[in-house]
Amino acid sequence: MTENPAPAPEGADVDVRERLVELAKRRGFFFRTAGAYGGAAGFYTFGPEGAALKRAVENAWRDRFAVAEGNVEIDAPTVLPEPVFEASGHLDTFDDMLVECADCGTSHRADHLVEDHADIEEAEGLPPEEIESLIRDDEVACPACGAALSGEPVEDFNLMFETAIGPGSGSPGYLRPETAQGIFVDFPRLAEYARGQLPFGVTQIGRAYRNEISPRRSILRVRELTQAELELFVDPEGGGPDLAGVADAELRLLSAEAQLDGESEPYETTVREAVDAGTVGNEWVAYYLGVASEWYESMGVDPDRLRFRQHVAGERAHYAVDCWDAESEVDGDWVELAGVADRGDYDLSKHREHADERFSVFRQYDEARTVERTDVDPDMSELGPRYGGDAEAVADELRALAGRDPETLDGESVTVTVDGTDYQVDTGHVEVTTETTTETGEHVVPHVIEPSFGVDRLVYTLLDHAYREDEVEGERRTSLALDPSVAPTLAAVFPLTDGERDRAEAIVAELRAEGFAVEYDDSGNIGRRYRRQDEVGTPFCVTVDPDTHADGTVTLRDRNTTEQVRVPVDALVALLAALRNGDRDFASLAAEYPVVGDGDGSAPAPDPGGE
RNA sequence: GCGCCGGUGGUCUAGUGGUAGGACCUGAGCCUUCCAAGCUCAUGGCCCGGGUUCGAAUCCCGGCCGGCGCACCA
Repeated sequence: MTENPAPAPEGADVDVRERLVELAKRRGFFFRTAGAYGGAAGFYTFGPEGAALKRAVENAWRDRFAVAEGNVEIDAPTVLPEPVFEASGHLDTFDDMLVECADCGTSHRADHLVEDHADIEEAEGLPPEEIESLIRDDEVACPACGAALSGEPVEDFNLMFETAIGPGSGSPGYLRPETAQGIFVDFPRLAEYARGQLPFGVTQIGRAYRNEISPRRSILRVRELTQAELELFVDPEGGGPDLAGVADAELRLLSAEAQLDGESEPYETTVREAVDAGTVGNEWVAYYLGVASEWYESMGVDPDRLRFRQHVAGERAHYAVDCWDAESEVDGDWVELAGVADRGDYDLSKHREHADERFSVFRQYDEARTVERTDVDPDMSELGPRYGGDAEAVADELRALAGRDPETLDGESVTVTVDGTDYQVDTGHVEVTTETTTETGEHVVPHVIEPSFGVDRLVYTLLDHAYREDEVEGERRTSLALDPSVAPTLAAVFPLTDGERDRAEAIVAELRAEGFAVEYDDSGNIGRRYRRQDEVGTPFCVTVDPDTHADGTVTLRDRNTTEQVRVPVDALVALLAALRNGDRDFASLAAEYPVVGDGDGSAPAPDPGGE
């Protein structure tokens, strides 16, 4: 990693943020989509620089979370049919009902108001009209100003984008609000692919859609976003991960407990300590917090502006047992970058209930077990006429009873309760058989550990944490100290004068053939070209000058220090590869090759002839 | 979605009821230079719709977009 110079000016400087967004727009990192048509709120296009940066982030994520962990990657559709979201719970929980106070203009969750005022536990599933009448009947008042809300319309806010699959409206579909569902719905096939062995992990990088009520702050809250998600399927009774690889990874944690105590400063610990102390309850979660922490740092996130915060009760998603967010500090605010959630068996159980396939895996026992199984066969020809419409329920209850408490069936008769009604059932009408069978294992519904990353927000964080300003003779200069591993352009190549154009272009062609992202620039003066590259975060500049003809060397300039070394053209490919991969840093080059400039960029280099 | 503020070349910005300047950027040529300040020239703009008016980029209304606050963020 290239060493980073002084951090950006401290504090929540809105001006800096505006200048960063302006830079992003001007230099092609990101800008609002379809500006010619007035744009569309919450939609941004990544320009050439931004797309390259984002692609680098995605590739690095894939390398770390899929390839390096032995997890696989899939590519599911963004549109999924309605039943999927009925099962996942998104149809219910994505449907927020809002009511607005006519007096003070504040909006409130209508279902929550009703739950507070009326004797209702769950108002979320009720239709809006019913909520309206409940507000009227219970004379619910605005919590903000006290005015009566009676008669105000309750509006549905469906945060999923709806669409129609095929002609007509018979087959509604939705744009996925998270990439995860594309993995869960096809769990049976993915489990088959994994040969039924837990744990296994499936990743996906792709778009997700949320019809946000109020998109904000450029690409931090958008309606179409890119997620990189890993769904790790683990045996709930199985062992945890091998923590060795990340045991010493540093974590800045802010637990739910600490937050309830009013604490807002994270404390420094390690993965191992967090597990041993029980701060992070699930070892898989802890493992991926460690992986995430190291990965973020390698991407260029400032470790001092990164923390892991546990969700407090009530903050968690409907599916989550526990969740830790990775948050980065961006101009004074903490922004969620990722969530590492323990989703328990929520997702697979839900799909198992709704779909007609197996959302479990078979776990073999170490040793086959011999079990006595009690089977109940109620005589429906007796029960039917006797209990009428309740007969089926009575039979079900008898079967359940046999599993729970078989002795009760030993007597002459037994009492079962169905919907609050007691039935005396003559055990003579119930055939009870007990057989001994051998069970070699059982079906278990895996638990899901989900590290879920927001790619757009990380791109923004990398830009923000890399943003540098300094003032030279009253003129503001900006640069992006992006890590060479993610910088959109690794190096720019300049001819010092027109006489070196051909040579410089030949070097560009050679570097491009080697797979490096390289720019060529011969316009204006040399300083202007350096600054142009600084502004988009190009870490290195190669300048071909008259000496190149004589000795086959060029200058290689480091963006962060503006230092230059003279290196042989023949060594460029190897050196740039090493710098990009982090195998070397520029300081090590300065120790090996002749240093040229004075490093502060404020004066021309010494007489080239003297070098 | 509500409230406040705003929207002028690519970017930043000045400005007036009579259709607009500046800076930077960008392009061309000159210069041949190692850190954005050399010279000349050039391209390029009043967010959209309606209203008032002889005339609107300017005033009014609506929309769209942005920033902030509230709410929301599964």
